[in-house]
Amino acid sequence: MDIAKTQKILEILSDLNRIKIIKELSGNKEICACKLLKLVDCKQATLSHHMKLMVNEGIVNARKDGKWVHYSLNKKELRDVFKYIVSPLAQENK
Amino acid sequence: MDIAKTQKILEILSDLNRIKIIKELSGNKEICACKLLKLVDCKQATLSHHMKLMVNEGIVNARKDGKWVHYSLNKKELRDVFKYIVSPLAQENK
DNA sequence: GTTATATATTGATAATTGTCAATATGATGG
DNA sequence: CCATCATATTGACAATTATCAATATATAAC
Repeated sequence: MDIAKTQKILEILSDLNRIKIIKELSGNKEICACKLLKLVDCKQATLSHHMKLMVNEGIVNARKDGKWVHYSLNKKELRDVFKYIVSPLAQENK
Repeated sequence: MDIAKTQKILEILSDLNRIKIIKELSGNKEICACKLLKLVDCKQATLSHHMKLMVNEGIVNARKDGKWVHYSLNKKELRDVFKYIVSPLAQENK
């Protein structure tokens, strides 16, 4: 995990709708786009855009199943980013 | 830590120069603006702008000392954000 | 084939943001 | 006071981005 990759991922995480999606996907289950659409405050075209960004960056996986697309989290990728930032924040000044 | 606060902080962390600064400040020492300026790829006015954003959001502390301003990290605030995102990412699909 | 449904793409727009030059503020030392 | 140095503020601009309406694609059901 380098700083450039970290920056791109944090940029993706800096949007309210995308944070909602990430948190929903944290539950270990796959969720299809139509369900995410109900969670989020935007139109279908916008959701599709958000999902594409996240998939392209590798933090979300997409599995197509007929008409549906099921999304899941790439937890490793997310944990790696956070380690990159947080690990040096060891003990000390709580 | 709520989702709105998380979003604001992640937005601040989504910039390359600000990430560099955060990582530099991770070393537990205070660093003054003039040293940070050498680290970062921008002009003085821009650095000042970045620092203000981070101080206002509460992830960086500023201590004025004569002409200088010494910055330090608010580690707790940062850890809290990351917990908010990462904690639900427990075990499972590594 | 036709229709309905799920998702993606395109093109446009409004809002946001990082950046800088110029200037201001404020502190220090002569 | 005056000059110098460190940092902040202001105003402007270019680039990016979230958003949507409209349309396209693809799959399934009939």
